[in-house]
Amino acid sequence: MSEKRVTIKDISVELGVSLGIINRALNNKPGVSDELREKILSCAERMGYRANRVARSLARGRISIGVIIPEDWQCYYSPIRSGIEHELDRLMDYNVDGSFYAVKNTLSPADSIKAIESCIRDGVSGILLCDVHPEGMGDVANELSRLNIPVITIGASECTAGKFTASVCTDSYLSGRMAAEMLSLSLKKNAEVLMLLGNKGRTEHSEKARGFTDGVKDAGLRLIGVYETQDDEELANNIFLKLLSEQAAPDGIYLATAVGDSVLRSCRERHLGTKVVGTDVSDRTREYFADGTMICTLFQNPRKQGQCALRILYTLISEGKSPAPVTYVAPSLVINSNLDEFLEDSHGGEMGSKDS
Amino acid sequence: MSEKRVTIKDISVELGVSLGIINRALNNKPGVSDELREKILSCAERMGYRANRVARSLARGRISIGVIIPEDWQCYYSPIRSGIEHELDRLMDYNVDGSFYAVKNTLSPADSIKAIESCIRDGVSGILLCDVHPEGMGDVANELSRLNIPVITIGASECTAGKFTASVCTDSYLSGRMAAEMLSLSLKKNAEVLMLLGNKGRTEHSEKARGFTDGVKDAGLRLIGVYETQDDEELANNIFLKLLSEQAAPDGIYLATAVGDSVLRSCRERHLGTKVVGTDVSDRTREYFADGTMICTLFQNPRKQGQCALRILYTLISEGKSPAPVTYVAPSLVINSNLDEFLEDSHGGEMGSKDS
DNA sequence: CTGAAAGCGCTAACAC
DNA sequence: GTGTTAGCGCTTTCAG
Repeated sequence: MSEKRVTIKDISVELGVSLGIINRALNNKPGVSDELREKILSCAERMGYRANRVARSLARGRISIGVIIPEDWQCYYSPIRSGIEHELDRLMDYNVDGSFYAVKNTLSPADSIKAIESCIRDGVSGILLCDVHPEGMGDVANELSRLNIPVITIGASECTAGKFTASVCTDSYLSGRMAAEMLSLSLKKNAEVLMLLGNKGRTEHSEKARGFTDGVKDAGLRLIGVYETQDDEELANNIFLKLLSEQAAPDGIYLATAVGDSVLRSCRERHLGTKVVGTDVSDRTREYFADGTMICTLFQNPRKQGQCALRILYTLISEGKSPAPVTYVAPSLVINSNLDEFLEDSHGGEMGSKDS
Repeated sequence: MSEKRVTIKDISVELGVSLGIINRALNNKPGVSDELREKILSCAERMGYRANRVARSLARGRISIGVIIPEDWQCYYSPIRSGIEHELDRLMDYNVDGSFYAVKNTLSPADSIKAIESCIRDGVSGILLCDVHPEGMGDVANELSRLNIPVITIGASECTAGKFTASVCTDSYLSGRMAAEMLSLSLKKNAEVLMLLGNKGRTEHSEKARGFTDGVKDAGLRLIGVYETQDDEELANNIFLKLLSEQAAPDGIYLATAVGDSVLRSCRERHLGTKVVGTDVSDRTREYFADGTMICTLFQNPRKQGQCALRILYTLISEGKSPAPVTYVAPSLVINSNLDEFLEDSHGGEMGSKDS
């Protein structure tokens, strides 16, 4: 454990060749004869050489990262941004800097394309792309891959399908299953549950629905419907009220839409006794826990997603290590008792409870 | 975001003084006139200087860490050790190395004291101390603080009381509360619950009991008893069986002891329908989830505890940043659906779902 | 294709 | 007290 670590210098004296060559051999750079390269590689292997990343980051040029993030929907994007900023702060020491490119509208690709072009113009080595709409990005995606600029998307796995480098998102299917399991703990067999989600067209929502459906079946509950709210607060509530007028109140609801407040209020005011599983946490979450309306919520860890995405991108750029096409950040199960931990996490916070 | 970072060299040209002086001033080392020190500090502040830790770790001498960890109870200590090793691996690049000192017996301090003395002899800069018994360590603790060798204890907050530098452990009170809340989701009001724990004498266990008691009260359940198992598998089951012979089966159990298998089996075989909340995960956890015996388990994240402790120790040594006396690692709520994430975590694994 | 040398930002050892 | 210098392990540029 205590032996000095082997360095390229050690290899250099062992083999009697210069440092420059060794560096080029080890990093797959041109300008080394095949024979020598082979010798160096095997010697490094034999001596147990491991590159010192810290020294490397000091020596190499600056790496700059472009971060493209919508400026609307603050409640949603600001923790992602905070995770990125946090990681960026850590990476400062590694000679990394980041620039944020705000885009107005998530739904139209025009803005995003413009931002990406700015990134290219500014000579970034990699891009973090938050939750853009995948349509119409084909050309710019090709350009990016031609220039060898990696792009990690955050929170939108559908973008990735071959277009970009990789993606970080939550495991939506798992969220759905967890929601079903939690409802099954509170409800009797054959209890009736329903799900409200944003928009079936988005993979993350449809995956949640799939997970929930499977989970409900396994748990012996009865799924009486899956409704789209288009993430519209009023629409969500109207759908719910209409439903109430047509049939008995459901025993449980999986509220997988970002805009569940009005539904929660309805449940509470009417004393329906319906058990609700929510998505993410907000400052109001505590109230719904307090009166038993909400039994738990599935936190998507947006901060961690941002942090994770940047970490992956940096590793790819600095070490050439290709990431998995999709990295899932597991949702955290939040109940009343441990809510505080995650409320913090929406804004600042650090390890001690999370990592790495 | 893109301006070059200010370095001591920048300060040096700005003030027209040498690098050596600046270094000494910035690091509170002797050998600088008060006047100059003041000038340098304020200039650094004004220019927004932040030390580059990466460069620092390259330049300074090697830091070595002693890790004292029991060799019995592998199922418990091995993930802690794995967390430490993981972090050690990361810190290799920062010129850090660690040596493990195995101790046989956790309960007697003699072994631990011997290990600590070895550490001192080997000239470590800091110590990680796993779960030792606090008694009789006074002398060696004094010696350590005299030599200015920081010690972070893991999983045993009672050790810390003034004796050692700081401690990392789970939030046991919170575990207790979470257990009560989860039981309350599955049970009716006034349902009867009991708790089995290891040993009331240990703070972590008594804190769990306190949290559980409070949580049960808040949730309107009835606590019919708190029993010590001394972490003895057979004793645990005997206590439970005796109880069953005297009264009706409880509706819920908080199994806060490490040796709950026999109790779980009893619950299952007798079809008691009792809902169990467990502690930590093992390979058998899945079975108990499958048949509904266990509704959830509270994972103590031992790996994260180890990692966190080392991180804290390193920060203290390398930057002089004093840690909080106790750092709590929040317990994770594990249900059947998300079990996999934590099973991995007992052994290997990394971010993506956890950290930092 | 290979080697030599400069330098990243900081620390530490030695001069003055 | 203060300045100078030689590295830490690696990359990169420029000669050969």
